[in-house]
Amino acid sequence: MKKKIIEKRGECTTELLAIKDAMELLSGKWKVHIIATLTYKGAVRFMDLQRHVEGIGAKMLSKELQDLEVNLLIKRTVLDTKPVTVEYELTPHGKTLEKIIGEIRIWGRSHRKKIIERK
Amino acid sequence: MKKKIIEKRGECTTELLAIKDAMELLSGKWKVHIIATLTYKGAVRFMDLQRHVEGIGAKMLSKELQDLEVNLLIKRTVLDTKPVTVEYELTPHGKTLEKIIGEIRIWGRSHRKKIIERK
DNA sequence: GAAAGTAGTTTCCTTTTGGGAAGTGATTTC
DNA sequence: GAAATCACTTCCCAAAAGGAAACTACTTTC
Repeated sequence: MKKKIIEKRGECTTELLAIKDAMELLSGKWKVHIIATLTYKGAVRFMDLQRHVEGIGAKMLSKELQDLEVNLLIKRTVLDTKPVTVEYELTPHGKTLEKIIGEIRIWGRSHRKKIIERK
Repeated sequence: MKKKIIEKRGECTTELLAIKDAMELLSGKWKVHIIATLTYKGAVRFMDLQRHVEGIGAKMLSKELQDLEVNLLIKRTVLDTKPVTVEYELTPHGKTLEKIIGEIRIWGRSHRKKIIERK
């Protein structure tokens, strides 16, 4: 006989939606790296960002910055200099990521140790 | 005249390596979702996991679980039941992710609010 | 013996992500 | 006037991620 499985979920779903939302923003090769750099350095120009985020190309950097901007995490400011320069910095809302980035950094460090000592 | 830009980095690099390590593990559509489910539910069988992680297919689930296992985050246990069943659960090391998952959840919730009220 | 449940693997396909090279247009420097 | 800098964009391609369906192999239930 088939047993009917009636599961209680409910309270999980909205929590998992929140996680999904956050991970959509943070997943990928560059976003967290860029945000971490802006956290360290404050306002940074495009070319300087490219120099600090090792390995990223102009196309990727441009795309990622647009992504972060529409999600209200960074602010783009065009400066009226001789060759125009553009500065990027975290918004107040972007700065609320500091905690999560901090936790990722701490955990990454301990995980690195763990994996190295296993070998 | 060309200006030589000599930059002080140094202490950043190892921190960014740690972030990179962590993000390689957590990036993607499913990993955090799976870990969060195991955090909530404890030991869970394959088919139950598939039911809880909405939308995931058997192939993806299998691949993601293998990934998490080789990184020492989950433990796979084959149970000697009539049709064999397999249980997955977080290792002690996997459980250290709780904090970071918690932060992601909290931030995701507040971000969700922010984005919704903007519209 | 047919059906269904266990835990996957395999094949084939589409979508997404990422990357290099070159181009743009304005301005400044040599 | 040639070269370089800034902040990109466009094009074209490769690799990775993700997914649907079928298949394996074994056991229990009808």
